[in-house]
Formats: sequence, C-alpha cells, structure tokens
Amino acid sequence: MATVTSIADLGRHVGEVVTLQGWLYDKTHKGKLIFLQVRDGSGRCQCVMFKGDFDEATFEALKSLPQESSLRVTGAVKAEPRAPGVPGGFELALQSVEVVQAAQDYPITPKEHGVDFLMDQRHLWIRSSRQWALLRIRATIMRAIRGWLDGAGYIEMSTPVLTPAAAEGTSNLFEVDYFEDKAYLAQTGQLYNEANIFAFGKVYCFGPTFRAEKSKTRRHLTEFWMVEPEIAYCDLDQLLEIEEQFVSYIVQTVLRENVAELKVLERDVTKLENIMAPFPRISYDDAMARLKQMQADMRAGVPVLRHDGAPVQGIDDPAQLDIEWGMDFGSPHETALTQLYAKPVFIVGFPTAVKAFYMEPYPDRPEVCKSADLLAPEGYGEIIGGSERISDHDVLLQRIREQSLPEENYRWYLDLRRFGSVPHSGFGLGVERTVAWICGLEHIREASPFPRMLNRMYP
RNA sequence: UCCUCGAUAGCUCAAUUGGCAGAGCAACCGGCUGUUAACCGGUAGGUUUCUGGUUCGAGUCCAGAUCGAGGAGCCA
Repeated sequence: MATVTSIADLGRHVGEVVTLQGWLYDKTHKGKLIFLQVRDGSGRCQCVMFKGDFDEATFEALKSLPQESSLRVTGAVKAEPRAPGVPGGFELALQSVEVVQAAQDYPITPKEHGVDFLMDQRHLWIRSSRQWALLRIRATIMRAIRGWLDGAGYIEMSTPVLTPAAAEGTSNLFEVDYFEDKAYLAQTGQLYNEANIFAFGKVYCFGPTFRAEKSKTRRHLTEFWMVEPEIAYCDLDQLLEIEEQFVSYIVQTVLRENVAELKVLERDVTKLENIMAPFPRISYDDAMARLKQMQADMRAGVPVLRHDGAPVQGIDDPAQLDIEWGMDFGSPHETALTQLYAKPVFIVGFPTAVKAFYMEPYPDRPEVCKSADLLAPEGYGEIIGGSERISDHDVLLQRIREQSLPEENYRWYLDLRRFGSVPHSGFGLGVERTVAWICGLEHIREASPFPRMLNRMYP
C-alpha cells in the first residue's frame, strides 16, 4: 500500500509511489493518454494515465468520469515542469485509480458563469481554485490577526452577540425574540471591551457582527467578521502606531505564506510588498481640501493623477465628489483619496457630529474628535475605524444626553468612568474588506465562505 | 427607499424594421501518446421568467408582477 500524502507535500516524495485522496477537478484526454486534475484541499495535481498501464474497461471508464467525482489515485511522483497545478511542477504517473463516488453532472464548469448562478451554487463554488485560494488567504489573515495580538500581550475576550435594548438606534440592528422581550444582534463588542481593559489592560474580541443595513454595494455584508482591539492608557497617536504595525504584519504574513494562492488569484504582489509601517496620516480638513482640489481639476479638465502617475479611476462625474465640511465621506470620496497613496492612509480628526457619541473631542477644538479611519489603497477604502474614547464621566454623560440615547442602558458604561478611568483607545478591522483588498477582489461577497447580504440567505 | 440595466438551451450569450429559435461551452457518441478553458467529426438539448394587452403574426412593442446586477442613500 502506497503512502497517502497531500498534494502540498508532493515535492518531498519525488520518485516514490504515493496515494492521493481527493476529487476530480478537471480532465482531458488525447488518444491513449488521460490527464486528470486531482485536487485534495491542499492543492491540485495533474495525474497522467497511459492506456497501456490499465485494462481497457478501466481506461475507457475514466475517460468519462464526471467532474468532482471523488477518487483515490496511486502513482509515481515525477518532477514535471509542464504539469499544471497548485503549486504545480509535479505530476503523478498513475498505476491505479479507485473511484469512491462517480459524481452526477457538476453544474460549475471551468468556463464563464454569472454572479447569480455562482452565488446559488456557493456550496460548490468554494471548490473552484479561485475561491479556494482566497478563502485560504482569509484563514491566513484570521490567523495573523490572532497571532499578532496574542504575541503583543492582548487577551482575547468574547463579547456578547445577543445584546439588550437599542444602544444606538434600532434601524440597523437585527431584532430577535428573547423570551418575553427583544434582543439585538451585536454590531460591535467595543463597549464591553472598554469594561474588559480595566480588568486585563489590552484586549480584543473577534467574531461575527451584524448590521441590518439595506446596503447593496460591493463593500457591505449583513454579517461580517470584525476584530476589535481595545487598549488602556493609549491615546490616538499611540493607537495609529498599533494599527499600522498590525496591518503591515497581516499583509506580510499573507505574502510569505500564500505565494501559491496569490498566484492563482493573479494578484499584483508588488502593490502589497510595500505595505509596511509607517502609513501616511492626513487630517479630515486636509482630505477635504484634496477632494475639493480634485473636483476643481476635473471640472477644469486638468488630469487627476494617482500616486503612480496613472489617471484616477472610478470617478466618472466631478459631482460624485461633492462634499462640505461636516459631512462623512461617501464611497466615491474614499475611492478617490486612496488612489493618491501607495499605502493605506489614515484620515484623522472627523467632525464630532458625524461620529459616534463615545469619541473624545479635541479639547481646543471640540467640533473635531480624536478619531481615525484607515483607508486601504487601490480604491478599497475603509478597513479600520478607530478612536480615543471619552474618559471623563461628565463629558460622556453630556454626549449621551445630546444624542438622546437611553441613559439607563449606559449606566454600566458610565460606571467605567467612575472607577479608575484612564485614557483609552481602540479600533475595529473588518475581515472581509481586508480580504477583498489583499486578494484584489471586485466584490466583498467572495471574501466570506457563505456571505449574507441584503437579498441573499441561500445557501 | 431611489436611479440605471437585465431575464432566450444545464452555463455564457446571439437573434437585423415585429416575420422559420441560433452559436460556443457542458452532456452523449467517435478519433488522436503531452493536454493546460486542448483539438477534430457527430448526436441530443427550448412553455424565450410570469400575467395581461396591441398585431395577420411578439423573444422583439405596451402595461403590471417577480427575480437579479450595478450605483446612490444608508454604513458610530
């Protein structure tokens, strides 16, 4: 009995006879030759059958074995530069084939398919090499997130998914029955993490979050994964240094560990290789000035150029860049701004009025708060939102009252400012948006194995 | 919620001014010892999303519905 091995390990078995256990990804035949593309989850390998090595019936049956049939194949590993595959360069000269199950007609072919069809087949689509590659990169990103934080002394704390009465208005919260009462699916674990830091110093929560936004864009899901670190004795400047180290580590880890996957995706890795701290920082005020200048240039027919000298993409009409001081950025603004930089860029100091109630205002300029978004390059936009939190009890209470929030729900949160309050900061990074950026995806729906969107709950 | 576009074979798409429903891929049959989304020959495959209307005649025009895509709003 030959040794069972994985395709990822084939390079260590050249010259040996091994068995692979997997599925038929694709096949082609040419007279007395059959080429089987076998995938096993770790990679994809070409297996070659010569008619002379098999009895007639077996050979003929394999010629018409349907795509995605499960099979065990045994043969000699050869280094073969002509062989396609992932990682490629090796093939199996087959001696025997055991069909575990002959599949029925498989709906997804190596040819072109539409989005709706593929999303309906998502349970099968994840087997396709492109989806396989990017979901493995997602796993690397999630591992890198935990690895960096754990290594830096952060403690992982689970925060509740079921949360009590509306924290910030119910319009974008999913409501669920909770016995005689109502509960809401969490949009963030941040407020709980602010309690956790007073026990543990540096913490993070990592899990799914839910937003009932009726958003139908390439960057929104109703269920997505977010990691939220929160740090005691940390101001906004220190927070930005943490964020840029964190993001750099994630990108560099993918570049190191997912060479084959990035190749499958045909990702231009030169755009990722320079993602190293520090990242540029511009103020909200400066961003506003840049946007107004871009808009004026477009209207005057002056070419608006990216950081690399190419024309800015994705803005068809200068009116898309309309904005006044005090407004939050829309996606056209982020798309335009990010193309001015080769690295992610921090936008620092948003108007207090458009941000959450808990963000610390600047003492000398209270209309602006100590907040920063991190926008990913190449038009991808916001992947992190973060801020220094209000540490003073009375200032926080005043903000809660200004926004007409239910004070009784925040009693415990206000308590945190009564028993040893300290300056503290935190941020949230969206996993799917990060995956979309690093993998170069056009739409965030592929960045989740089974995405939940406005109009899609199946499969 | 709004704007724009779309729905034809299993899939991706054609179909001229309103005039016989077409192709590629997949499937099936045959050929080929190095294929890379192979190639060559053949077979089969249709309630043109649904409902109604105009017309001698509707895939095509009109109205409504359903579903989908892109964008906007929304997204602390």
